[in-house]
Amino acid sequence: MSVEFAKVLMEPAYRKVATAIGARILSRALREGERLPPETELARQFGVNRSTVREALRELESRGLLQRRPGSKLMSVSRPPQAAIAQGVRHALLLHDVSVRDVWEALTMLEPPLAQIAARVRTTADLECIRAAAQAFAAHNAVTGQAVQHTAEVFRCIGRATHNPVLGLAQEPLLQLLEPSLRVMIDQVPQARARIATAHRRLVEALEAQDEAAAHSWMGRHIKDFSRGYQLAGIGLETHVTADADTP
Amino acid sequence: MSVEFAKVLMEPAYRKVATAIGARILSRALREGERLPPETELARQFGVNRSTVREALRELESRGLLQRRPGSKLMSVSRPPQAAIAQGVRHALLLHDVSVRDVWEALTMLEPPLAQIAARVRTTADLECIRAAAQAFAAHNAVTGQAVQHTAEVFRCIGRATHNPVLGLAQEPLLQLLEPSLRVMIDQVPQARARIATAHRRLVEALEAQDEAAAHSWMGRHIKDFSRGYQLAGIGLETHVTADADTP
DNA sequence: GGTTGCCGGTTTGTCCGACAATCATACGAT
DNA sequence: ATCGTATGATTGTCGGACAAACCGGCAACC
Repeated sequence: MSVEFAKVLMEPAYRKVATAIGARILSRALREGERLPPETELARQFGVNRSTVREALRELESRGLLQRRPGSKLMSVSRPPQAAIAQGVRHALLLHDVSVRDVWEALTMLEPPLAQIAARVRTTADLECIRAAAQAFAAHNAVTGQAVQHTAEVFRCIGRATHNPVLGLAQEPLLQLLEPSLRVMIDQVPQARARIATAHRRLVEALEAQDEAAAHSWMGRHIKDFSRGYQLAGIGLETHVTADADTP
Repeated sequence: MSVEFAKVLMEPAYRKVATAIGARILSRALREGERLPPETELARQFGVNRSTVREALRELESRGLLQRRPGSKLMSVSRPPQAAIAQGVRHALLLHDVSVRDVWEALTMLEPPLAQIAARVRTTADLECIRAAAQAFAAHNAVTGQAVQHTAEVFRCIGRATHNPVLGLAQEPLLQLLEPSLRVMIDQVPQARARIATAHRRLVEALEAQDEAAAHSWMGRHIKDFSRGYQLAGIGLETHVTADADTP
């Protein structure tokens, strides 16, 4: 027997309330879209003050488990939208001082097999989405900001085409983190736009033909091209990724 | 010109306060470990009530940007710990009804190159950590829960050995999601423990020798073995991953 | 008929004030 | 020197309060 005592844990009430509601959501007792009772009612049920309930709601809200539907005052249950989660991951990685190399390395690992899977399981609608995004890049890449956005959008469409939410959620923060440096790179390397457009064309062709090997290969080159672009733009791979505007 | 008006956005005060403090943290104006002023002081500075400040703090706290250091009442700035972020991602994926296949597919893509990188850049300390984890699995795998924990721990050590926070953060939620099904699998497939132990041995050998190809290959087999285990255990790959206890 | 204006009830956002519990610190007693 | 205590600061929680926004319905009006 140990003479050590377990650390007594005093959980504040607002946290208990938050975990209680959160557990209900996670266990599907509260289903997606369902509306929560008003705050006063929750306060009555939990036997705490409304202020306490509100603190709990803020916590769940920031995790994306609750959101307020436009035009409704009552909170409703929601599956956390990808954007919310990705932002959390992005902030975490920002504060952990990840370098451009770290993000790029992850993309190198992630994207080619992702494209390969997309080539296998994509639907016609997916293909149309990807084609539209590539088209958008080709047509409107004069403004650097738009070029970056469309580049990311192509990745997102390909991610969705895998029909695997895990992959989409994994790549989203990486895209967001790379955005600022990508902006600089596209801005400073003249041939970047053309090379990206070419990669898009090849990728679309491979996805059309459901040619897994080609999709894998071209995505690999696409990502690898980024590192060359960084070199040309004078962006060191050890540069820490920087915070970007949160509300573009 | 369109006659449409932009949707007027009414941001509540607690959100403004939260984003204000959050921006300071992200911009490094508030550095890691730094302590925030007391709530009353914050309320005075922002010109709002303390209750409002508290709601904002709950939000930042749940994102891991703030935490209370044990024994201190004042909030202090913190980089979000991996566990917190991973839990957020896990909850999101749970609510998005990801299947075992989805998670396994992501691991298939992620882990082999991850092991490869680890083989390249691992330090002696990393190796020691991995070896210890594998050793722990070999020695204490009788209880299913421990076996699962140690299996995950080996992955985590290998992830850390890449010295790329992005990869560690990417794999953590996957490990957590796989845990419940892995528990069932290890429990029901007699030869699972031995096969995992073998994989660990091979991986340690490859990492010792810094043999990238072998590390990649053995990790691939290790992951692939999981799917065979699922088959033997009668776990359909289309099964949705289930919520697990949050506080093990 | 469709639009407009008004009314009452509900709910949130925000504020105020209050108090117990906890912790830090200093100070005094043994 | 160790212990106990007073004191102040800070959080957790509470109760109540009020304005603003929103909803539904109903009357009035073109």
